[in-house]
Amino acid sequence: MPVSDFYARPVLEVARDLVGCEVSHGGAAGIIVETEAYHESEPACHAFVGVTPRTRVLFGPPGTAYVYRSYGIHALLNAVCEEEGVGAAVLIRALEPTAGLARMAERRGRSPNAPKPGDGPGAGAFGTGLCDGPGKLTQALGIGMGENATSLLDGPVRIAVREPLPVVTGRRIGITKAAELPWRFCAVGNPHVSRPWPRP
DNA sequence: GTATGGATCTTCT
DNA sequence: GAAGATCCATACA
Repeated sequence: MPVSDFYARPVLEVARDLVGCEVSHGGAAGIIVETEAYHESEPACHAFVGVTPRTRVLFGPPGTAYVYRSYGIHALLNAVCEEEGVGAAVLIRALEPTAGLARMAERRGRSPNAPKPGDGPGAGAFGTGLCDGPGKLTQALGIGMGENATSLLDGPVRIAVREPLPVVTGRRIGITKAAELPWRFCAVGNPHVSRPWPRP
């Protein structure tokens, strides 16, 4: 399957298959371990309101990066999916750092191996705390609004398609609308996810 | 360990 | 002018 067709599929499939792929930008890279799917048919998606100057990227060609600022502080990275004209995207929520950890730590302004509360036995992996959140990973990779609407195939931000990892599904995080949809995908047993798991 | 509030900016009403 | 797909420090139990 051509890489360009990878994103031209139902957003739930792409969200699942992106877990295990590698994102790289700004001299750093990491494996995707957590994603969330968003689709114009449900109100939590920015595309729900239709095409606006802001959301037109979501309706654009699949394989495009949609970057937006959340709470005035954090940039969040999405991969546009489905056919052009359909508003859908996958939010990248967490990475397992694989390259450029020193750059990440520098941009994040903290130790590359800072432990986080709740880390269990098995969770002492190098790099936890650097990319375990949607706002954190963009900061660690140096991604900002300047990367909005750029291609994930040949633009500054690249996603290398890899063999998908086993995932578990659950509810999305931090939203108030359509929060009950099980559209979050986490790599099984990975310590780099943003939260261990939502309660049932 | 859980709870709360502040930082700070783009977009739409 | 208000809301929002967040993170972190701080306060309290």
